[in-house]
Parts: sequence; C-alpha cells; structure tokens
Amino acid sequence: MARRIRTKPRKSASQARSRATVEALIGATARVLVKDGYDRATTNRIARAAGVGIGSLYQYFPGKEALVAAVIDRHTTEVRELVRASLVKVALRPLEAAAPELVRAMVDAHRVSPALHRVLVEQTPRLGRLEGVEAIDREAHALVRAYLEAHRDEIDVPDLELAAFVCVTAVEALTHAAVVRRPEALTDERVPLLVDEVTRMIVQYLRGRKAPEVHRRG
Amino acid sequence: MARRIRTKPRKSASQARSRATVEALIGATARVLVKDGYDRATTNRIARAAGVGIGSLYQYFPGKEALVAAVIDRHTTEVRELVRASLVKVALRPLEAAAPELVRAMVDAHRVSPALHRVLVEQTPRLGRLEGVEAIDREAHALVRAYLEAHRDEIDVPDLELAAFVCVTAVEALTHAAVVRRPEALTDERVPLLVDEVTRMIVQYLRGRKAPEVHRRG
Amino acid sequence: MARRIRTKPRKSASQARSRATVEALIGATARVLVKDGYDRATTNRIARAAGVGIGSLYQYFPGKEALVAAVIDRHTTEVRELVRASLVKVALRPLEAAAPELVRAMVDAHRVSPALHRVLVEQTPRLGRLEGVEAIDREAHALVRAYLEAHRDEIDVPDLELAAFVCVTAVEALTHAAVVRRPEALTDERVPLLVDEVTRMIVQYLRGRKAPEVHRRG
Amino acid sequence: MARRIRTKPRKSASQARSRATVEALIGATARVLVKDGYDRATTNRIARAAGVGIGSLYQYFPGKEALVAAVIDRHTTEVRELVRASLVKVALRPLEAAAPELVRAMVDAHRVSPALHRVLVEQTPRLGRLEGVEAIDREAHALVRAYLEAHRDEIDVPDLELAAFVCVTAVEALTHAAVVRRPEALTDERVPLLVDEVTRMIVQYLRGRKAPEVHRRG
DNA sequence: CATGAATGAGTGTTCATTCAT
DNA sequence: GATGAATGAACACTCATTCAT
Repeated sequence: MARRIRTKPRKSASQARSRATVEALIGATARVLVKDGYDRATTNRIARAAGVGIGSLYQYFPGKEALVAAVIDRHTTEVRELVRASLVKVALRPLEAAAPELVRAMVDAHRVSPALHRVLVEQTPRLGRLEGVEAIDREAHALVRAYLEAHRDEIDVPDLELAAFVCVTAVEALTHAAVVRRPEALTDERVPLLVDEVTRMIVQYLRGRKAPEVHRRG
Repeated sequence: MARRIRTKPRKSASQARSRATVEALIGATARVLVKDGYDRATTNRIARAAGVGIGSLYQYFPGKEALVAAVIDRHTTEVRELVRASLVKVALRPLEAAAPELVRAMVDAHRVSPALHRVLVEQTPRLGRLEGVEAIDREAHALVRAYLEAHRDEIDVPDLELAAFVCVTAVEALTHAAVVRRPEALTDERVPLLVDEVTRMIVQYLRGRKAPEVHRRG
Repeated sequence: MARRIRTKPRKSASQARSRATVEALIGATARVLVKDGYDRATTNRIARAAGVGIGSLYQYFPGKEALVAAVIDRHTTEVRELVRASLVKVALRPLEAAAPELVRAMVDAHRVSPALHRVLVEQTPRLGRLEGVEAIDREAHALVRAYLEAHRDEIDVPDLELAAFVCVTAVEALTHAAVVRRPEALTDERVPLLVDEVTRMIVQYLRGRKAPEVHRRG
Repeated sequence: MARRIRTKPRKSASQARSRATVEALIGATARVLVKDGYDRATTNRIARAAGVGIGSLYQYFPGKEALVAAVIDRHTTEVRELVRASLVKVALRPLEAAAPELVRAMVDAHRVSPALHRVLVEQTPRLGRLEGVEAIDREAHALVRAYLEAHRDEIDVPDLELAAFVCVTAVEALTHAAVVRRPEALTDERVPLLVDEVTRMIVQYLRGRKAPEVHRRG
C-alpha cells in the first residue's frame, strides 16, 4: 500500500506537472496571440509568457503551428458546445421560437473571447480554416440541416442543403462582423436588437410564402 | 517640336518603363501570393518573378507590405468598380429588380480572381482588413444605405443603418463562402440558383410585411 | 550463513541490476550508433533504446562520449583478444606458418561486427583515435615487433620498428578496406583468397632476399 | 565599345566579388576545421573567420556540409592532380623505377596539408568517405590497374584487380599512417627511408618469384 | 537508486533591407 | 536608374544535462 501511495502520487505528480505545463503553454499562446498578433507570436515569446523554458515547449509541441492549433481546438470546443447545446435545446420547437434562441447562442459564442476569435479568424493562416473553424462550420451545417429537415413543413425553400448553407453562413457572418466591426452593437442591452434583426432575416427567408404573420418585438 | 516629340516619348518611355516595372512587380506579387502563399512570398522571390532586380523593387516599394497593399488596391479597385457600377445602374429600380442585379454583381466580383481573393482574405493579415477590404465594405455599405433611403417606402425595417449592415455583410459572406467553400455552386449554369436564393433572402428581409408576392424562378 | 546467502544475493542482485543497466546502455549505444549514426545518437535516444530513464544513464556515464568510449572499449577488447590469442599461438612458429594465421585473425577481428566497426572508425571523432583504436594499434605493434625480434634470423629488413609499423598498418588497412569497401570479398569461401594475398605480401616483404621459395595455394 | 568596357568590368567586378567571397568561405572552413575540429566548425564561426556575414555564407552554400564538401573537393583535386601526374609520368617505366616514384608522390600528396587531411579523414563523416576520398581512391585504383595490366609480364600475381586494390590500399594506409601517427618519420631527410620501405613491399609483392634482385639503397 | 520533466545555451537558417558598383 | 552581393537581426529548434520527486 505504502508503495502504491508513493507510486501513484509520483505518477500523478509528474502527470499533473506535465498537464500544467501544457495548459500554461496553450494559455500563453492565446494571450500572446491576442496581445502581439500571429506573426509576433514567436515560440520563445510564448515560452517566456508561459513561464516555461523553450525546451519544454518543444517537448510538448512540435512547433508554433501545433500551439496555435491547440488554442483553436480549445476555443472551438467551447464554441461548439454552446452551439450544439442550443440546437439540442430547440430541436423540437417551431421555427419562430427556435431561431432567436439559436441566433442568440451564436452571438454568445462570438462573445466568449472576441479578441482571440478575431486573431484566429483574421490572422491565422493555413490551418485555421482547415482544422478548427471549418470543422465547426461543418458541424453547425449538419445540425441546422437536420433541424430544417425535421421542420420541413414549416419551411418554404426548394433546397434544404442550400438553405442550411445560407443560414449558417449568414448568421455566422453577421455575428462575426458585429463582434469585429460593430462592438458597440453588442453591449448587453443592444444585443436583442441585433438578434431580432438577424432572426427576422432567417425566419422570413425560410418561411417564404408560408409566413403566417411577421412577428416583431414591441 | 521635334525636340518635344523626342523628349516626350523619351520621358514617356522612362515613365512607361517605370510604370512597367511597377506593374510587373504588382503582377508578380499577385502571382507569387497565389502560388506560394503569403508567408513564402519573399521580396526576393517577387523580384525574381517580376524579372527585376531586388534593388529595383525597393526603388518603387518601401517593402513587402507595400507590395501586398498595391495588389489589394488593384484587386479591390476592380471589385469596387463592378459593385459601384451595378449600384449606379439599379439606383432607380425597385427592390425586386435591383436586388438580383446587385447580388449577381457581388458574385461576379468574387469570381474575378478567386484564388487571389482567397489568399488575400485568408492569409493576409495586418493590413488586409484595415486598408483594402474594410474600405470596400465601407463603400458598399454607404452605397447600399443610400439606396435603401431612396427606397424607404418599399422597405419594412426600422433601422436602415442596421439593414444596410445586414445586407452587405450577409451578401458578402454568402458569395465569399460560395467561392471559397462551394466552388461547385459557381459553375456558370448554377450561379443563378445561388443568386436567386440570396436575392430572396435579402428581399424578404427588407420587404417584411410589405412583401407583395414572392417572386421565384420557374 | 543464511544471512550471508541472502545478503550476497541481495548485494549481487543490486550489483547485477546495475551491471545489467550498464550493459543495456552500452548495447543500446552500439545499436543506435549503427542504426542512426554518431550524430543522431543522442543520449535520450540511447536511454530509450536501453529501456532506461535518461537520469539513469547519467548515473552511470558522465555523458555521451563516455558511452561511446565504453562501446569502443567493449568492441576493441573483443578484437584485441582475438589478435592477442592468435599472436600467442603462433609465437614460436616460423614466418610462413605464422603469417596466414595472423592475417586470418585480423580478418576475423574485422568481421566481428563490421557495421559497428565502420561507424566507430568513420564517424566517431575526438576519442576514437585517441582512446580505442589507437590503443589496439599500439598493442598490435608491440606484439608484432616482439615476434619479429624473436624471428629476426628469418627476416631481411633493416629496421624492425619500421617493419612492424608497415606490417600492422598494411594488414589492418587491407582487412578494414575489404570489410568496408569490398564486403563481397569476405564471403566465407572467398576469405582465403584475401588472406592468401595479404599473407604473401607480408611474407615477401619481410623475407626479402631470404625468401626460400614462395608458397602459394594450389 | 564604351558600353562593353563598362559592362564587362561590372559583371567581372561582381563576379570577382562573389568568387572572392566563395574562396574566403572555403578557406575559412579549412582553417576552422583544422583549428577547431569538425564539430566546433559552426557556420557562424566559419562566416566570421571568412570576414563575411552569415547571410552571405548561405547565399553560396546550403549549409555546413556543402562547405566541407567544397573543402574536400579543393583538397582532393590537388591530391588527385599529384597522383595522376605521377602515374602518367611513370606509365612506361618498369616496376622498379615506377614504384618509388609513385610512393613518393603518395607521400607528397599526404604532405600537402596534413592537418587538414587528418581532420577530413578522421572527423568528417557521412560525405567524406562517400564523395571525396572514396572518389580519389577509385581513380587511383583504376590508374594503377591500368598500369599493372600494361606491365603484366613484370608481375607475378594472379588477380590484377585484387593486386591493384592491395597496392592502393596498402600504400595509402602507410603514407596516411605515417603522416598521422609518425610525423617524425616525415622530416625531409627521413622520407626516403619510408619511401624505400614501402616501395620494397609493393615491388616484392608484385614481382613475386619473378623478382630479379632486390634493390636496396646503400 | 530510478525517473523524466525541465532547461537554455547554442546552432542552423531565413529574409527584408541596404548600398557600392 | 538598375543591379545583386552583402548583411545581420531574428527565429525555429535540438540536445546534453540537471534535479525535484
């Protein structure tokens, strides 16, 4: 038993230490990325910011790109969870109720860490699209498409595939642009305006002639 | 006169030569950007691709960023012209007629040189947003806003500023995403489908309850 | 006694374990050296190949050079034994009988582990000459010289020191070159040809005018 | 003409400058190699020793190995010329006259820059054997073989291929070992002793029973 | 004693930029 | 004006070695 007690802490200890180093590095990468931009985010700078030797950085990551990929992963995981949870929540609700919920989730997703999001989208090349952001788009697309199929009778568009593409792209672009270029539109009290506008757009687009009555806030 | 005739050509000649060098450099930058990506686009490589000494490059451009900026300028000018021309053309037409025309112009704008566009948007950091693309967005925004104000009676949205933002952002994102992620949707015969869909979205969004009758291609 | 029996095994056990670790490290070094070359043979890689923590490596060896030195030691000891045994065996025999025996021993020595031998000679700098190989050469020189002195009457060379140098160097070079550059000359059935040729060379050189009759295989 | 005069100097000027830089780098590499050994010969150190920026080094050489290869090339070219010239010179002479000449040439070849030769042979890995030294050995082998064939009637060995291998290898090893391990045997007045000894060895080996009378210096 | 996470000096290499020709 | 050789700051990355556990 004594041995086991010793053994396990040892292993845990070193694992915890490793894990801490890795976490510190990913965190530092995010911070440096936001503060200095992609190009100035050198491996040495990241290591220093993490309070870690440059050697340790290379013990866990093959290079800068891997670090950035890890940051993207971490960030997109958070965002993905938000979006996924929201879609699950509204799966059975009708369009008018589901749409604002989803748009709101999208806005919230972009507000998680806007500065990081911006750097990731605007400055991060090569991988960015490929791995992280693209993946999240694909998943959102699939989920939205499933929703549309389940609610086909509420919808008046010819091609659901195309409709899913249009919805996801438009909503993503609008929330992203709002975060990036109109931060003043995202104060807590003004968020509903944006959400409302985007929601209306989507609902009308999907409803088409089936629109019973356009709903608009007071 | 003879002298003048000689002088002017000569002067023009050298001006023409300078101009040619500058053009060669901008063209080479675009080519290298597309072929090798932003990071591999070194000044030496660009100079070689332009058939020009590296020294000459620095005679005309203060550095790499200036070259890229020039490429962006040249590209956005083309795009801007297309969009501007289109808006002028439809300024007096009603929404239903104007919208598809504008969307179509936007798609055409993205099809000018998609590969370059992609590199510029995805890989080019720092300036990209700031100088080039942002500017074109701002102008589009202003023009669209002017159109909306002129056609206010056809439109059922409370905030024209916000509406212009929504329209420009959504259309830009949809055409861009189509170019980048759905190139198969942009074969000549399939472009109308995309245009139609995007148009419907915008028109319904703007028309709201005022919508007389939804127009759809047979 | 019981205690002693226990104690000794225990002590041996730990000694044996140490010894095993040391052996594992030397073996791993040799293997890595052959497989990856001197430069790629890092201490971490060696430790991993030995199935031992890097810390343990440094418990037993002050560094990479010491490991390589140990490999050289081990290798040269084997070789030395072969050569020494052979020389002792032929000490009293006349030149014609002794020479082929010795040459054969030299060839065998080089065939012990040619790949390792090659790495050691070709890639291992700094110590190689100094410690290992040089030592074996010196010893061979001394032994051969002693033989020559004991058989002075059979020999027709002015300077025995020089003659020993010539013999050792030539034989070593020929067997080495054969191993390294003519491995096809070292199949079991072809070894005698090489041995014969080298033997003739040495004998004729040493015999000079005293040569009674040149001996050649059928 | 004026133009041509200008043009050519310009081109020559820059070519001369390039050439000078390249020469400086090769020279510096040789010097650093001798002074500090292969491992300590870093590219930065070489550049500094050449009085040249590190960037210039990489303008002309892809890396350290290329520099060393250039040094080997330059060195082996010198040596090769010596050996080749010597062989041409003695091509028609009988063995007894040719052998000492050749051995002497070999010794001279090794005395060109012994320190560099030593570093190249002992410390330089990977390429050394492969490109430079191996090549020179192959050429020597071919030339010697041709000589032996032309003088077959003076020679009493069954396999000329093998004989050429034995001669080249033995002579090379002996002169090399003398240079490296017995520099005292290579003072100007003592060289003849070595040459004589090696010559006798080779001649007797090749002559075998055909040996008419062994020639020895008084 | 064994371990392996952590270290950082040191190395190779790139590339924007300058300046003598 | 054109050229391209030269430059060196800056960066990515390795690996022998240490030391807390």
